[in-house]
Amino acid sequence: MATTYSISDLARELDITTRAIRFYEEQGMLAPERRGQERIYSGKDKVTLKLILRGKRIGFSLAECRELIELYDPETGSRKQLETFMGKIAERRLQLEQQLLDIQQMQLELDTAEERCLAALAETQA
Amino acid sequence: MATTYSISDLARELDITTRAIRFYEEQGMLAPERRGQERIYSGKDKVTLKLILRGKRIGFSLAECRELIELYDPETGSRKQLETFMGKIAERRLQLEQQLLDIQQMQLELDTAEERCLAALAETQA
DNA sequence: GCACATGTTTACGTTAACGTAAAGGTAAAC
DNA sequence: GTTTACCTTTACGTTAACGTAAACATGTGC
Repeated sequence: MATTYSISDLARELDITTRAIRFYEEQGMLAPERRGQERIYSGKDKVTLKLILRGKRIGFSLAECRELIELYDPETGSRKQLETFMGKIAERRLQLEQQLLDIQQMQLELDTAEERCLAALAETQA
Repeated sequence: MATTYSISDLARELDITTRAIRFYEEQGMLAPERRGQERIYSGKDKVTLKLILRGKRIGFSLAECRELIELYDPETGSRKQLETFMGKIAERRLQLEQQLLDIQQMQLELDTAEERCLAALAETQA
């Protein structure tokens, strides 16, 4: 009795195209059930999609998004795999910190740019 | 007597290729002086390049980076232009806030993913 | 029974941001 | 004087992430 979704349900709700959703499946990031030909998406599939979209917003490639998704897999894999993942997580963390710094700096500069715009507008008005 | 740079100076220092630098010029984001054929870069050019790189790290397209650079131009343009810029800045701000939220969320999840990895490793060891 | 909305697969097209190779000019180093 | 280390332009190649179009199946309202 779990809630399920059609492909266009998800497309509407997450504001992406059905083409994108099928593409993510093609890339091995989704594996929805089928009723005949039709794809039937679960709540878990929806979460996966949200993870992909958030990853993309932060600037991850789809390949990187897939790695992140794999971290949520119960299939933990070999010790070597885990260590590899830990390494990637550490890298990511550094990159995220740099992004935070970049964004903060950018925000400061947008502040002054905005002020200059306002000043210029005031002058035009006067 | 201002300090100047060759293209490979900047490439080395900013860790990008000379091809990329020439490409940014092709896109109208740089206009270095010339000594004959050779490009001579100023400190201002270097600042512009750094702006581009920071924009890219945050996930801006080159076209968007160019718009940001134009904000630093003394050529303020018409009133209409300024208002357009203000609108873009506001949009950017919203997007940056979303990115901040995404990154914070991602950091939390990386924390727990890391813990799970560590736990799994400990189990393997035991 | 047929239009219509929604689904499917297959496959070629597109854009951004460079990479890479070819073919050559200049100037210091040996 | 020629190798070495830069620099130049021109131009085709590449990858990611879908867009878009064709051609067809399926259920539903009228």
